[in-house]
Amino acid sequence: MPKDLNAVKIGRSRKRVGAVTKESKPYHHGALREELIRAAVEIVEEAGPDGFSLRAAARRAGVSAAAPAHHFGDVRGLLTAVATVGFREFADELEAVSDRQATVIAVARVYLRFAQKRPGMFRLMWRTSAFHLTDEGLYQAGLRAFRVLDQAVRGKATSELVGDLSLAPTIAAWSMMHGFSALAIDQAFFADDPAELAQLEVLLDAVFSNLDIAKKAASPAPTRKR
Amino acid sequence: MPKDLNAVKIGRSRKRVGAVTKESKPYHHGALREELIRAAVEIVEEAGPDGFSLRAAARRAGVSAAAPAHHFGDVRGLLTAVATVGFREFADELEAVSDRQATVIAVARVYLRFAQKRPGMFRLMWRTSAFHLTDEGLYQAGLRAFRVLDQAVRGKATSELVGDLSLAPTIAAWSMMHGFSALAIDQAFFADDPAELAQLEVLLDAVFSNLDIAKKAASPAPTRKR
DNA sequence: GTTACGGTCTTAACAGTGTTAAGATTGAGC
DNA sequence: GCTCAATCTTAACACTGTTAAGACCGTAAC
Repeated sequence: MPKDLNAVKIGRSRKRVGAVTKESKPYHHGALREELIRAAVEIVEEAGPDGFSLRAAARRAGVSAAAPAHHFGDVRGLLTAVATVGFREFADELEAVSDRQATVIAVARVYLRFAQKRPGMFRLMWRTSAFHLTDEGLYQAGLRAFRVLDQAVRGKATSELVGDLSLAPTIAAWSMMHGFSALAIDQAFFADDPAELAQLEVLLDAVFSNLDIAKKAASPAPTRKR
Repeated sequence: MPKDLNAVKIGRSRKRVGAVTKESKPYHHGALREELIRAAVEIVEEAGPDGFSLRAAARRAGVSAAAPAHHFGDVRGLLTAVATVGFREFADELEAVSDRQATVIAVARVYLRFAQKRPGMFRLMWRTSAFHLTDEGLYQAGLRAFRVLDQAVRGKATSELVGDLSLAPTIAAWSMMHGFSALAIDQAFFADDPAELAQLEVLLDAVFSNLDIAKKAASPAPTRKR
């Protein structure tokens, strides 16, 4: 096996943990977990959850097909990490707009825009059978997003997501913006209208004018705990 | 090949188109298209769109893996037929409740109940990348369902689904019930509440009390064209 | 400084998937 | 009775996720 020996020589001579040159291929990647997540996020954004495959992610990261198993167990483990990334960035965008304008309609616009710009990620985030829904990091990221919405609707944010009827107004707004966004990227509206993207925001505003809460004045900017 | 000859003999002797006994296995199925759809519907109901496979449907129908290709082209063709069945039965239920009580909240309850009782079918119906969205039968069935909703909200029904802002109230109600149902079966509410199913209808009512249109009095029962 | 250990990754194999080409079967029309 | 076209099977292809066995190699113990 001269090929293997050669690869080992090269790997050993250049190997430095955390500082590996691109052309060398050391046996140990060093930061494979992060790179696999990065590769998986890319694929999900490009091709959606259905176009994703564990082997394709491994190929993009430059490792064998069996490599991901050690870090994530199975494909659901990796997709859990991907969905967590998605929810974190989702919460980031919601918090960003909330700092400027804490209204329901402003939150709804961000919600829709996220779904429009990153439909693959958006679809994965709500395909709860594709990852581990009980993951703690995932739950925390989702809760962060929900708190922004709850703040915009009720003027205060819950500490936990429990079956409380006082959350009904928030869930009403959530259902409306989620349903609208999901239906929009699934081509339910404007079956053959090309100028769809621009019209959707106009339609969103018209839709939310039918929601009681959206008509209220904007609540004062909250002091959010990070 | 004595096995084949035997099978042929039996098949030939008992063969009658449209009246084939269960134990005989004639080369030509006779009604394979319908049986494949039936088998595929079963699998989707049991395991959802992700648990579905073309080969499993073929096995359940008792034919080879390549048999479906002739009738449906590819897997998306078969799933188009399945989704069409789903939308037809969905429209049936909506029309049934509409004949008794043509209110938005009544429609919303049927919407939620369909998603709860048949989550696999519901998920397929809105996974528009899994089938041919442009299929005519599918579109007509979807339009039938939309008309019921439009009638309940505006008191009249559109002939076509176009980008018309006058449809905003209907789309508002649609978005809300769709988002609520989708989030509900995706475990977004009551993360760990066991008595979830019963509570969901209560929550649904509370949620829809935030919608302008839902507060109006019920419109008179429409005379629907079939 | 050598050695043993354990985490990391590869190779190889397995059963399963959708799709396709080539061929077998057979009902129906001439 | 023959031919034809529709229907279905067999076989193969490339792909998938998962697993077991083993190769590599940093690190910690001695």
